[in-house]
Amino acid sequence: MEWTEEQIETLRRLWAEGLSTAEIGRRMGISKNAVVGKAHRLHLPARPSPIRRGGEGAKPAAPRPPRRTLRPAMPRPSPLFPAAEPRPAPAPVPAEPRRAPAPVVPMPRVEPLRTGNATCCWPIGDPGTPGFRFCGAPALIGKPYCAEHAAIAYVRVKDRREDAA
DNA sequence: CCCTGATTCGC
DNA sequence: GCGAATCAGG
Repeated sequence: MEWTEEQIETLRRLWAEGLSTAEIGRRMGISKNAVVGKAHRLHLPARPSPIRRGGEGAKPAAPRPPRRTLRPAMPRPSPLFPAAEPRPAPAPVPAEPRRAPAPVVPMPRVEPLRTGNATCCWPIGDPGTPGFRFCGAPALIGKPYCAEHAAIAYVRVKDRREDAA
């Protein structure tokens, strides 16, 4: 599969929108594996995984059967994906980043460290519209957002009681 | 069984 | 680099 800049852009957008990998795959006419794989390679912010593989108790010694020749590829269902389909969800609030738990590990209260690579994925504007973009500011380590937007994204539930009402 | 995302590894 | 196969939790 050839990942064009446009497709990567779409992937990043949908990923930032909080769509599931399968849903992104459906929209782009690719498999969820392709989505996850590419997202991983793009170093997109990983979303809370339902599983824990890297646990201490996890035994890597799962002797998986050697994989044989790949099966004949199915014809692409439909490479077409909506450039801008009507979506009634303009709210720039990410799907569920709030569930991001406070780090159990006591983090040193140093200045917010940043990586040179990761940029803030906070959506600016309505996704799908021409003016849409990402914040793009340097993201905090381990977070998909810059300090400014992380403060908005990660808000304790009890602090949001007004909004929840 | 359905869903989810992560990882592996032949290609 | 790619992504199906596989793994693994809910």
